[in-house]
Amino acid sequence: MDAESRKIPTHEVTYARLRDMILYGHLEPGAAVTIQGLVSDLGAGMTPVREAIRRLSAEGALEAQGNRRVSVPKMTAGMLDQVAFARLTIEPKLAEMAAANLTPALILRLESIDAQVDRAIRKGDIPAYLEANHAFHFCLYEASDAPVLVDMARSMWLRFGPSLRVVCAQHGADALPDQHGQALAAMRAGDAAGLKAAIELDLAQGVDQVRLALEQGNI
Amino acid sequence: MDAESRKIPTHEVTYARLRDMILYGHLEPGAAVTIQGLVSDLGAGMTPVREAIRRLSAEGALEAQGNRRVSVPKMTAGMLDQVAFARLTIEPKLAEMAAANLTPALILRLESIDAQVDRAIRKGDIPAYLEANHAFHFCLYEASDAPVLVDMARSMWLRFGPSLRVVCAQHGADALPDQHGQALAAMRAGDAAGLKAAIELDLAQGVDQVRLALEQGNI
DNA sequence: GTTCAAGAAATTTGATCAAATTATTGAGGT
DNA sequence: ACCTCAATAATTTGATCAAATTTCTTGAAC
Repeated sequence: MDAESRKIPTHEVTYARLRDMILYGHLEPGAAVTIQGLVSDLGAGMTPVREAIRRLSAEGALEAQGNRRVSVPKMTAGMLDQVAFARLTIEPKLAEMAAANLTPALILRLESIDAQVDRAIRKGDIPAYLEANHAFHFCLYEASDAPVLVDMARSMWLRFGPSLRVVCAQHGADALPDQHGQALAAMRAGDAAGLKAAIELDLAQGVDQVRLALEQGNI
Repeated sequence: MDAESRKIPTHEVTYARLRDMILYGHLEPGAAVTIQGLVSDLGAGMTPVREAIRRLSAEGALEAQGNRRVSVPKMTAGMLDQVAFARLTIEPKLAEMAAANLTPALILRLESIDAQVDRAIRKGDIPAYLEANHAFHFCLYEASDAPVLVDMARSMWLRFGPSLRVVCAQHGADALPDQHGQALAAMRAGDAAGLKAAIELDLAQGVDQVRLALEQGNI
């Protein structure tokens, strides 16, 4: 309602809110997403909600079921393979590119975010962990100056988020991967290849957790 | 207006039409895309048009300029590098995966599409070439049974399309890459690696054409 | 008297909402 | 088992409001 918030349009806010609900696991895989439901839940009008749903469908975060229904996609083995391939191709590349642009200030910022990740793990606060972990990765990726590839990574995280949340809820937060220490050490040393490898390992661990849960039918 | 077309909602049709306009180069890089303009050009309502624009923005086919305006993005050297990296990673992989699922009927279909490509090149019909070339690639890719990766490829083509059109208009259609013969031969031989290599070469040639034009300031 | 610039009006375009229309689903009756 | 009908939700339109850009005007300086 301020001068600040007045400038940013409702459909952007609505998009961001729905996106975060998906990304941080507030919506379970398979959950139905209805326009009317969001209109009352988010207190927004119909048009902004429609647009948010369309955008997120285009990004793969939501799935149109043909008959006018939309839902959070359920992860399948095939989808996981594809997402894993894309993530393991794109994200290490982004980390490597980011390495060339890292400044001491940025490394400091990443260390502070990693501290938040640790704190969330110690407290077992899963939403906080998911949010901080996401922030760590994308703070790094955005330094790559490669917005096209960052967009692709974002899309993959949106497809991955809901399942990761389910896995976290099962295993507890302390079984979670935190390869960030390795990554930070490589950053400080200016070791691009080492950073790339650390990120690669971090991703692979997350993917393996989800794959395991999937094979056991827990998702 | 039939029972057929009645089932498919206006916003889908509108999306498809606008997408094709971008993909087949009917909109130049940098062109402004206005809601009201499309409302009158496409004869659709405001909401369907808005949704089409949002979807295509989310896919990277359109670019929001901050001040409520939307336009077709202009290709830059940095963007081209990113798109090239993604395409050369994803699309050969899709071709390789598709190789495992190819049937004689599908190969026949691809041969027929390739004949359309050749015909368009001989006639110098650039829109027809772009459309047939697109159809060839995605007919193949869809056989991969990897919808997530196909979505990513689609997004890359949307970013690439407008620039390719400009290059075609400059060089004429006969300077265009057609590595499809190689690809089809590999398909008939059941040679997945050969197919992958042929597609890789085809993409690389297209990327090089655009890069050249970009360096010469022709885009 | 001409030119340039600042500011205000007008026009264009985007954002949002509310109402009317249409499709789908599921229940109840034949 | 099939058909009909009611309920629910999505689609679409048109109206209204807000923002941004362009154009026009006005005033000052040269």
